Amino acid sequence: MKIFNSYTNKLETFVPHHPNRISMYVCGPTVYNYIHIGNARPVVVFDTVRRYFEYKGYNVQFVSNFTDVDDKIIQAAKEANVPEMIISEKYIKAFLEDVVALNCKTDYLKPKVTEYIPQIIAYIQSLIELGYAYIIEGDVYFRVSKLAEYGKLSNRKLDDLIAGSRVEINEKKESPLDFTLWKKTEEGLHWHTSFSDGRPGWHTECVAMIDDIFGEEIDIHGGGTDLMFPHHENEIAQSLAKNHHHVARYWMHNGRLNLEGEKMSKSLGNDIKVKDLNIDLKAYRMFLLSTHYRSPLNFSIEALDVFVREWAKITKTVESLHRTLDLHDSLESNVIVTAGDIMEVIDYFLTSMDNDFNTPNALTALNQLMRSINQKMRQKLDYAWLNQALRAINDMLSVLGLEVPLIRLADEDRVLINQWEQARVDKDFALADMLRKKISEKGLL
RNA sequence: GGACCCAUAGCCAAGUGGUAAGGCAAAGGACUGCAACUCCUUGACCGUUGGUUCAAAUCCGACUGGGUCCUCCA
Repeated sequence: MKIFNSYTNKLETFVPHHPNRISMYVCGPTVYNYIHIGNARPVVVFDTVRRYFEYKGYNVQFVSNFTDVDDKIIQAAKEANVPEMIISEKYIKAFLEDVVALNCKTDYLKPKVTEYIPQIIAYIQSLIELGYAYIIEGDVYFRVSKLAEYGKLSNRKLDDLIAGSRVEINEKKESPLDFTLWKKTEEGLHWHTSFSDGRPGWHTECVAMIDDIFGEEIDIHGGGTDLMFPHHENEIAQSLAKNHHHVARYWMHNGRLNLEGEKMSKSLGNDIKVKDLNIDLKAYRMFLLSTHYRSPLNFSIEALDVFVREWAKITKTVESLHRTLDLHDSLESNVIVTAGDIMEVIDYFLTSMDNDFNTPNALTALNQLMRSINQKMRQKLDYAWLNQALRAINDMLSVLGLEVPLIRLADEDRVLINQWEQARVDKDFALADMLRKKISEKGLL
């Protein structure tokens, strides 16, 4: 399969370092607020990547961190007059609730910065010893000039960066490009080290965690394009200095989500919280997957509405297929797909996913299969075909994280539906309407 | 100011050298006891303009219009 590697800017054949095993790390949230719908994009994208790898039989070691040491958390804690931990724990919990609602898996390793302070300090210490970092008045900075390759990931030249007048002016640093590894401070959570009492900068946590957890260059590092510079560039810089590798063999970056054509971010205050969307979030997940993960995506209520309807259609089709088979006592398990038309759709689905996770085309395959299912449901029922179609569509939905919950009919429901059918045959429409109402109220129609 | 990306039907969106997938909306039709659901049919000279090529939405240049990054941000 092919993956677009942001580091080389090329579509590359993906080969994991270890056979059957894939190591993945995705930059997680800074937990000082509820996540907005843009924050949900990488979460859904990389959950889908993981699901596809697992579908293909790989054992995926998935790690995503929580940044729980940060200026904004300190500020929020001050405002609420509580310890920082209260703030971060609250929003970690909220994050996981949103993530579950988006149907993302949560059984992955979730390291927190506060749990990784010794490793982060040790990492910084090594960088100092290797001459890649220097201490000034208790602050520790990374010496960018020592690394010839700096700027390769984000594809920019050092001269341009310096020329850009927006680079922070800090008299203490050797160069304006040097970034903070450790900040001397008495404010908020801080720790004692030989350089000073303070706390880590943002850029070391991910590499320290990856180093500790995986102990080697990982297969995939993911995150939003806006993290490419400086965050990921700085991760690579530190890793090259200390471990002589680029953190990950494949770097994946998802495009931004914009709101009505404008950038959405917490700092601009125009963000919509995931928890405020007020819809079945699988519809939102589907919306996110309807555009290729690397393209920018424009959010609007109208665009989302399309997928609210689409999701309803999927739900209805799959439920109806399952119920039809159930009603006729024809549900089979461990079905193997042999029907040519279904195999063709599966093939299109897999080819699409193999091509740098082309989920829009994967959704096209899903639509094709749905149409076939709805066609066959109006004809004389072919149970073997329908079982295969159910298997196929469930597999696809599971890869995309769009599973439709299916439950077997209770005996009383089965009776009810049969009575309704009979009443219609008998043309007893008063009874039929009454039964239909009952069935409908049970959500079985 | 610097770097980079994008521009396909009313809307969303694949396709990245060989004569335009899919979805939504719209219109017409079918099915149905009434409904709902569903099914069928109908739509594009691929922003403008030069060039390369037997052949370009697809490659190169210019222009126009959007967007992202350079600062915390997913």
